[in-house]
Amino acid sequence: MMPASPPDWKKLGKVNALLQRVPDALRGAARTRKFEDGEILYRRGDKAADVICVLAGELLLTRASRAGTAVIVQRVRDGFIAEASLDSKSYHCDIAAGGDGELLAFPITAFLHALQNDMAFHSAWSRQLAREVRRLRAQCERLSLNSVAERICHFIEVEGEGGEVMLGQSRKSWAAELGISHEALYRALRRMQDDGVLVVDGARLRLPGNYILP
Amino acid sequence: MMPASPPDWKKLGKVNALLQRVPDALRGAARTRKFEDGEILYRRGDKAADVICVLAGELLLTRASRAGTAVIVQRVRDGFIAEASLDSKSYHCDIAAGGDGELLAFPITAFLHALQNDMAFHSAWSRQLAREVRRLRAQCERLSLNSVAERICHFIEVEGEGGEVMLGQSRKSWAAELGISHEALYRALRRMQDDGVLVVDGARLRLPGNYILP
DNA sequence: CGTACTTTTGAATCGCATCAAATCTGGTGG
DNA sequence: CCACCAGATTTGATGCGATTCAAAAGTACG
Repeated sequence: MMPASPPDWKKLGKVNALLQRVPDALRGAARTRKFEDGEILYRRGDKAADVICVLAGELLLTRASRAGTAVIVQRVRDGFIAEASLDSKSYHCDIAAGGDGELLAFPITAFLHALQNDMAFHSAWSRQLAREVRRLRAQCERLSLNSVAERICHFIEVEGEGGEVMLGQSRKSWAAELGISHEALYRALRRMQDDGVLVVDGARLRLPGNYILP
Repeated sequence: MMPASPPDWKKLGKVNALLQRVPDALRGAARTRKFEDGEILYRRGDKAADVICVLAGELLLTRASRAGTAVIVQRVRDGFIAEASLDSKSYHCDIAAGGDGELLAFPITAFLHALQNDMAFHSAWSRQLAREVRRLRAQCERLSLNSVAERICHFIEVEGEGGEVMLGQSRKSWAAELGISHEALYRALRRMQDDGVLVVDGARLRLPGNYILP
């Protein structure tokens, strides 16, 4: 297990806006920790000890399936994981590393204490959760579409502004977010450009609508 | 537009556990309202007036795409919709009815007031959001799987207990939740039974694992 | 300049969506 | 009680689109 150490709060605001709102008392209790690919950080059934924010890399919530293989329940990059552990006495899943990375761990008792005693922090926490719910519902809706082109359009319409979006990631990882193979994504982008449905300019994607909405 | 009326709180607890925790002051401000298929209840850009809980039927958050067709951003049954409107001055999407149903509307000012003044309610609200985040992350993970059988297994392993789950809905609507056609679901269930991977007993689905985990 | 990763294109295969239709089910009214 | 209807369930046939495997070309970085 990698060593835990106190975080550098100046850098953390860039990862997640909520981290700027963490009260001093809770900051003192938080610890950063690097992790390595495959490492299991917390185990199902263990007493829930920490609320975790992924700073770099990827964490997986997994369960052993009846067949013995691991079922990935959740996959989180750049955000909080296992928020639900605030509710329960123990973790419902294993928390494993999907690649090297770094996390920020808040002891649950300190976190709950901060929520109870700092109304501004509690409000920021609720708003953060509400935004996450909205983002995830849109993501589910997108993954329910059954063609690559539809998912691309949905992404641009919903995540972008005015039929235009700037990609903040490689196309390969975008393909993973869209739930498709990267080959299928490249081909669909090409076809859509040929059909004049899409304009690609580096990281900037635009759907040239035929009219402007009021 | 259908008339608004005061709710019957005795029945509401069954819809959503959070509704039991609504403080009296907020209860007095809430109104139920029936809606009809296709009706547009709130429009994008309107001043955000209500926090909405779907009691029956289905509500859609939609946006007009550049092509003029409606993009479904979110789809909600039996729960809160547009929680993010607590944050913003106006709605980011149209809110339309996907079929007949009924909603419960809380005026935003009264809702915010209740969150600020009733710590127990605020805590219940945060926990509700955290559970929703967990549920949605699992749903996204499931929709990212590319075979019907994998999605079925994921559902049973994650939503069920001990490799077993009781379906609370028709298979047709389950298929929609899994993001597949109902025909594909029926065929996969049949094939999995034939292969001995799955045992179906009415609404009870079981994955007969070869060993019991400790 | 070499290594690792992304981007891009090609070809083969397979699973799912789709359309069609039969059967089954529960509920309604005559 | 039966006729009837709407919706769910089930099976069949067909075509398309995505996955997969393979490989080349481009790009970032030390």
